[in-house]
Amino acid sequence: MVITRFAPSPTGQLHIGGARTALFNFLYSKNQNGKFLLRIEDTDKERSKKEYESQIIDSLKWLGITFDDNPIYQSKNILEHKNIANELLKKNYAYKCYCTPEELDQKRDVAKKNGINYIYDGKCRDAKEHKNSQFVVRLKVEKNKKITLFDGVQGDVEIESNTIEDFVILRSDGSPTYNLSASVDDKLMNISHVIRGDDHKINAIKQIIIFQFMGWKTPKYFHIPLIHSEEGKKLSKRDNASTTEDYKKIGILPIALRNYLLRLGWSYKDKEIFNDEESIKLFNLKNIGKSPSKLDFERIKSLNEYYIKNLSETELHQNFLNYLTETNQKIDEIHKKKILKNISILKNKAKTLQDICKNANFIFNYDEKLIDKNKVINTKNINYLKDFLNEISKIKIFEEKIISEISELVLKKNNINFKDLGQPLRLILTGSTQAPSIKDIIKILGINETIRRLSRHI
RNA sequence: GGUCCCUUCGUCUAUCGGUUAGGACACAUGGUUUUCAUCCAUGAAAGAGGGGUUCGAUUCCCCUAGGGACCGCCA
Repeated sequence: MVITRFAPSPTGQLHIGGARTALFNFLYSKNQNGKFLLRIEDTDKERSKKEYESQIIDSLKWLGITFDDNPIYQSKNILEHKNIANELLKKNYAYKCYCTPEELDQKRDVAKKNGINYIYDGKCRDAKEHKNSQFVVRLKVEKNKKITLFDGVQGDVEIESNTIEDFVILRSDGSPTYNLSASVDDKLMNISHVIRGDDHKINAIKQIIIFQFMGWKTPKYFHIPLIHSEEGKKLSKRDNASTTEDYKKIGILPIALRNYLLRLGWSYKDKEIFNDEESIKLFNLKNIGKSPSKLDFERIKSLNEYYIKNLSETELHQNFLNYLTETNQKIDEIHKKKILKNISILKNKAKTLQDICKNANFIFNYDEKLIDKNKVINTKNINYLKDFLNEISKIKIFEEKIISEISELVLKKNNINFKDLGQPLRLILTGSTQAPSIKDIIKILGINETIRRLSRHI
């Protein structure tokens, strides 16, 4: 059975790269009718925070990524990790190292000064047991051996074992380090496919060594190339759009971000749009690309725009309401209802949900003082604006047809184009030249409010 | 510095040795439109460079250049 996992350390918000890793793991397991597990790698007690953990889970849930079991906390398996370390020690695959951090720092510094590559020299490999001194446990990496990582994305990666140092598996306080914990947990969880970022490739070699020493069957590895920022550099927290929260805030729909992430480093023929079911049905590991990809914010927005336009009204309503609650926006019920009712008009120029709010601004935040009367109204247009106001004052309820008729009447009477009438009307009614059509504006505002706004200026 | 990885339009990518190198975003032009936008149509735009192998190379091999990742008692 296929079992995949996502194993974040809760030391920060969910990164866009992590989200993609999780997505690929999730999709593959679902595609194969397997399981997808979450492992919280919380062994760094200093930096791990509960709030990050829940933020990560929430973000994944937001993207439609769910887990098949309760999260597994790495910190709860520490005893097991230690047991394995002791077993390795007993089997002479590991040894106690008494070198002090200061000593090692110094060696590193010297190496750096001389431009030489530093790896631990194995000084304590054959050291005698020191009593009462602190030690770490290092793995005794075999010398002069080629170790191969059979990677499903990168192909076979062969590394000379001499370039891998005898890495620490147990710290001087007795706690296990990452590579030990990760290996043991992957074994314990019966992980069949490890899909993760390229930056773990060397770790994979180290983990394979542990698996081999223990006589365990290794999972299959898939190291996907990293996502770079738009500048082509490694994505960092300083980039303003690096976490899923950043996208949530500006009103990117989860389906749009998920679709974008899916197509970043993976493809399926010429297909660009994938709904949730399709992504599960069509995902595979063999179409993962080998080269890193740059983030393209325009593409995300355009995908988002596509979904805003093509989602059903109910779905859009739901997404919009979620957006308001998740971003803690305080909008009173009447306004909210008004936006929802007119969302098919307000979504018109929107690339994000935030844009929908902006588009609705003219309804609630209308400030007539901002309209420069002298610029908008002149001796020419005052006459037909008056005509328009005069005609519209005769009606009580909004009807598209009637508004058209009134416009026609005014245009004919004054012998003008619609533009001559429409532009000043739009400005007076909304304070902006970029707004919905006149009919839609009146529909949203209602006849009374339309008349009120017009009569203030005309 | 060492080890490893990558390189097709600006960006994401397609191409199982033979294609007018395809699609999408962005861009440009035109059309529709009661502003703007949408939508539709059209266009410009790519195999890093150099060697091989081959009848034929974007595709396979080598070198160079460029980019990236890792090199902690972090994960």
